[in-house]
Amino acid sequence: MTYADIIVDISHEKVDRSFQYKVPEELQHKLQVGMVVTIPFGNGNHERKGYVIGLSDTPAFDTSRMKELTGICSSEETTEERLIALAAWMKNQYGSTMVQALKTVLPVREKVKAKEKRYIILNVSEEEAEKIAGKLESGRCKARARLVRALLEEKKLDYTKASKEFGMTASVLRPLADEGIVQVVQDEVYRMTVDGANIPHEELSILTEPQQEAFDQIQEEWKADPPRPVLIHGVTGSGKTQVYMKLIRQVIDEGKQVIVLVPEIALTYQTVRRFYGWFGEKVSVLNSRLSAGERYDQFKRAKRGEIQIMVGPRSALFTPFSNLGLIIIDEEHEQSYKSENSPRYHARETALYRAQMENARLVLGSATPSLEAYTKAKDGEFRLVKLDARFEDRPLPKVSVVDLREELREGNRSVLSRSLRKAIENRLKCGEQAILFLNRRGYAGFVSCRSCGEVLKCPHCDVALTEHNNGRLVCHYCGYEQPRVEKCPVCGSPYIGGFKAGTQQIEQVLHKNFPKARILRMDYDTTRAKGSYEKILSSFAAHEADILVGTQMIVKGHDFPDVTLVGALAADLSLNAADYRCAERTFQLLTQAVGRSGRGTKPGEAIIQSYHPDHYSIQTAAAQDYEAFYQEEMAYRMLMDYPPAAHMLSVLVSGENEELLEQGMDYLAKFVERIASRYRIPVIGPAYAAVGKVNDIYRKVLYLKHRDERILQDIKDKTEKYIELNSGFRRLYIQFDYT
DNA sequence: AGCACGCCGACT
DNA sequence: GTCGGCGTGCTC
Repeated sequence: MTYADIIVDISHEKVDRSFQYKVPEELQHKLQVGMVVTIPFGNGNHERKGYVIGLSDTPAFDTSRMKELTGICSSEETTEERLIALAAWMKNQYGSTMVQALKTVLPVREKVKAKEKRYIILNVSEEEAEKIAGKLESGRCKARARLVRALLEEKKLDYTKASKEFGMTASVLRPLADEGIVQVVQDEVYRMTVDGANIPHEELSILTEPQQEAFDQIQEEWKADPPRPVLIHGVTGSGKTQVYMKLIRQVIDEGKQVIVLVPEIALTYQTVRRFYGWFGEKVSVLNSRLSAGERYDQFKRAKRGEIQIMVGPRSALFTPFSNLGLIIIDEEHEQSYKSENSPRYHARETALYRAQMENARLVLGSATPSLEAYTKAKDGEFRLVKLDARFEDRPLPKVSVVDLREELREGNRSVLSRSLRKAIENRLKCGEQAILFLNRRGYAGFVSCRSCGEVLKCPHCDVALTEHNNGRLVCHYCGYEQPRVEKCPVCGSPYIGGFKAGTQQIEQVLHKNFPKARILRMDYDTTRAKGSYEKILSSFAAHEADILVGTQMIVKGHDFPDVTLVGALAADLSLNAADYRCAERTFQLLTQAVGRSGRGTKPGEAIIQSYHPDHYSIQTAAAQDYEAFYQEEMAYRMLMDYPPAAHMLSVLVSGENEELLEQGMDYLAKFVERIASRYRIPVIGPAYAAVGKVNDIYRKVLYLKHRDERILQDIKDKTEKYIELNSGFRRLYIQFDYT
């Protein structure tokens, strides 16, 4: 006898777990994980749909009370099946529960609530209703009377609202409906996203020679069976988008569908408009502000075949297209492709799996590829396609690096170095624009010396120590702690402390230095209001300001043809983040920032100010030399066994009760250590997570590094079982993160 | 979500 | 006692 674990397709939190059913003899060979089946459910044995999420030979429930599933109902449901199989893969790969995985992959389960809004209306005249209400009140039916009264007031009552507001349950409503006093009606609710119909059609532009060459190389790869994923490494301003568009056109002409992933921050009106302009009604665009219901509507349109192209952030990856032909991931290196919630999936890896499963092609693109993708390209797992020339052969900007320590020695304490100030002055004179970029990544908490640039680091982890409120310096990787220092351990200078400089201060300095200049500021504060992000960008694009000051949000893919100067203030702030990826992120940010300069007809210039002018991430970014950066960074990752040289498993445990968390984490660490010691893998931690406490929930973390990912998977699986078996962990929230 | 079960107030 | 409304909890 085989048993099937099934999740019932009822959108309710309380049935959000699996139920086990017997599999009838004749279906034993046909049934597979991911199939949709019919099952009798509940006391009334109502027939319902369920998703098979697991099969086993041993029952996990009293077999005398176990029911039999009644049939397989997959005919055209194959899209869904594949998505469920994808969820099963994600569950294994990232160590989440199946329910969590299914929820990320199938927003379908929200449909009853989101799509069909149910209303209650009166089915009798008002006078009659009045009479009935009176009768109900004099009798014992207070809840029903309340409902009828409310209907007299409002005519049309929202079903969910009614049940919430005066605790109306089905047993209150049913008799009234049966007697024909009230009626439940369903309304299709139409939700519209950006209306693409009004945007005029645009022709795709003709590819330039290098773009055409890249396109041809991809065509060549696509002839192979199976084609490898393609990584387009194109310098900033090389026009990767044009290549994507041609590829999309080709794939939809084949009658297949396309998913385009873009980083959330790039989902601006400009991008959306361009897609609508080129492909009209064939496109739908998602963004994270859409409600689950709105997203469901768009997914439904995709399933029905009303659209061929879905553009959106990482969740768009799960669009239920029936004949998926291509997945494009733009700015593949972006952090936002990694989910913060369980399952903590990475869109790049998950897209790779989905593409393989559905015989779709995968194209990644970036000016600064992630080490993961570039390593695969180097190993021949991905096909590498280069786009080295900028559009119309415009030169890359001329970059110089300014040593801030030198400036301090010369008595300049301002945030602007002398050469940057002079450069700004020049731009203002010529009527050209400048962008000043303040790198604030990792700005919180680290301690550095103002005279020599030394940053205090953990002796065990090569990661910056973070200053806590209690004055101690703490390592978030291994838990190492030391007291605060009064002077720099290298040069002895007393000017050591946390680095503080915000966009606001810089704006003030600029006002003082250039009283006539028109300055725009863009950061978290000024973009909080809806639409202000677009407003600032379009105002700057229309040359209504001379200088734009901002955080990393200004460096992403905007085209300002009049910008001929980019200044990166304190470029290396992000180098000190408590994260092994900080050099990679610094390089990416600087390269993208520098790439904003000189995109028009006039040649551009960029100035990078740094306390570490010799650091390879700064040097290689200044030289716009990705390959050199890759070599250096990869050597470091190999040395330290960091991804992608090795794999990393982190176990994040959180809970409201700090003591309970400590205790649970201790037990867990002991268990993990025992398993890991069999493979001779050291366990790092437990330590407080980078953010040790969020909303009064404490978080601790364990790390394991190893080159063989199967070994880490094995440790993860064993740990998962251990957690399941021990009820002591019930009150803790445990997440796995797998890199 | 839908169904049974059990509590509790009202009425024969 | 008993009838029926209405909240609660379970569903393999």
